[in-house]
Amino acid sequence: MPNFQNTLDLAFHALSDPTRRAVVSRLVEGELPVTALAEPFDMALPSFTQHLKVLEDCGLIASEKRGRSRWCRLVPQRFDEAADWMMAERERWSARLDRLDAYLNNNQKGEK
Amino acid sequence: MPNFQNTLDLAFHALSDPTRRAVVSRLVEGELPVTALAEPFDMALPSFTQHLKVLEDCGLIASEKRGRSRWCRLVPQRFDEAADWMMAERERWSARLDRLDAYLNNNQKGEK
DNA sequence: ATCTTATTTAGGCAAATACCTAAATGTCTC
DNA sequence: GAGACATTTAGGTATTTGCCTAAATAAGAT
Repeated sequence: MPNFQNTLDLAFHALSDPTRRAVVSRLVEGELPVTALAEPFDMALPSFTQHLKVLEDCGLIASEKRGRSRWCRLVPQRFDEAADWMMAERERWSARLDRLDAYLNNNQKGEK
Repeated sequence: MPNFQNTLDLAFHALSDPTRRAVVSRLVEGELPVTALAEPFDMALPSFTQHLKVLEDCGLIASEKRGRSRWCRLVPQRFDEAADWMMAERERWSARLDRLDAYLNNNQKGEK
């Protein structure tokens, strides 16, 4: 039973689904109402709306009702948090490789 | 029923769990056997091993049996694929903001 | 060979996910 | 206010997840 507490859990979970990533990708270009957003997907509307709920619950998108349509837009903060975590780990990884490299170079010198 | 096909699905799904992210984070510093890796987590070993399986199935880590221990190490490719997707979307987003900005600036000039 | 350590397998359970159809609710437009 | 359009609610199902305990296997140490 996934018990998502923290925002990274929620963000990565949201992004683990291709439909939801496609929605994010689409909203990068600008806001859209639900029906337009749903149009490319071969899925009943209520199913699609569930995906939007996942995205909205975790803060990756926000929406607003205008007349009878709900307009959705991207909220980049949450996205950035996830991206930042990844960048930081990647950075740690390359720092470690650099240290390893330096160490090996030193050893090679020492062996001469 | 999550039917994870593509590698991004699998990678983001794997990273949506705090235990699994912690494992990745830990392995950035170097390889470790399962027991050492499991030690900080308050969880039965079989449960922990399932997390390792998720990470290994999606290619984020690899492991190798040496004697009676299984040593795990990070495999950065898959991680990079996910990071790259995020960076690319972030890039598209900021490109769009730039266009928007340029457009607004032009309009302002025109209005003078 | 036996004991200990490290991991794996088996089996089981509650909750979450991802989909669906059918029906209800708002909100224009005429 | 009647019909059309956009979305939401309700309720249902199969599968997956994340955890567990108990028992089995594998490998090193004595």
